[in-house]
Amino acid sequence: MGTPQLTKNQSLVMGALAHSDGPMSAYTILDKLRDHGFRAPLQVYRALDKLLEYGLVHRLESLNAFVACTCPHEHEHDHGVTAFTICEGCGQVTEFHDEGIEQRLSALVRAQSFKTEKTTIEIRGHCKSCA
Amino acid sequence: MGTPQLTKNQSLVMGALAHSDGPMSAYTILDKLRDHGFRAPLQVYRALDKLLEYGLVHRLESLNAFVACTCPHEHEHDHGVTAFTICEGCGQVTEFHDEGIEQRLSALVRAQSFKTEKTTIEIRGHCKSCA
DNA sequence: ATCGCACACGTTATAGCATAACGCAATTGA
DNA sequence: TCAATTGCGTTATGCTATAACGTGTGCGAT
Repeated sequence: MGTPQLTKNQSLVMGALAHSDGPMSAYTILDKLRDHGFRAPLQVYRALDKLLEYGLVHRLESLNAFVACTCPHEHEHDHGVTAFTICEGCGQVTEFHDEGIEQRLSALVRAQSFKTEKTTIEIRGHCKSCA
Repeated sequence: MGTPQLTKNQSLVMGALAHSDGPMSAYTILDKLRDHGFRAPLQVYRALDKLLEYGLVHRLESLNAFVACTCPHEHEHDHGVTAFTICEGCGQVTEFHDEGIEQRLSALVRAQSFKTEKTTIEIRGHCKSCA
């Protein structure tokens, strides 16, 4: 259950995200890849679906945008919950993980007999430079 | 800086959300309020903007939808971070608050000299009944 | 009083995000 | 060989959100 070889489209989308210094919307990605033959949103969304499944990309719900995963791990099995700070000034996104939060959330959720499938934590604000 | 008297449109939108048993999209609200004279999305979005500002309503980023705040409210000033569990089965949304998470997030964010403006925590999964 | 301002409102149009539904091609495994 | 799966390309459509215009109303300052 490692990450399979990426297809051409998946690689192109992954590349676009990896070389961007911030999150991109699906349509922005589409525009960046028109020279490589992309013509329709679905080409992007289908690739993104797989990349999300493989854990190579994260979706930022509060932006309707996507970022490459910055984890050094390079592979598989959830590093548990992923959280993000998102700067409204410069658009910079920082990914981080914390056991403490994870455990605390886990306990709270268990208390209501809720079964977690996906956790979204996004903090909007201003980074050090943009404060 | 308490909550001012709501306007007619704001009251209608608030009522629609309060009497719903789950989150609603802006367009669903629009449809529910057509009989009351609503004709365009902006009427809903403008009311929602104010209700969000007053803290009477929350936006669920992962659903692009809105719910009435379930806090025993009656007043102002942030109860800090709001988190939600969202059941994929029945659509039920539960709002909760936790000092521990808040402090932990606050510390992590401070460590990167980030200034928080809004925090989103949404947990998708299945509730007890839908497990 | 009336002017200026802030604010809610109404309408039309448009922008931005996401998926449905069709068909084709290549791969795999029974 | 056949059926099942997966990725791909295209067209069309649907859902979410805002821009830009103008109207009306209340209210404080001059």
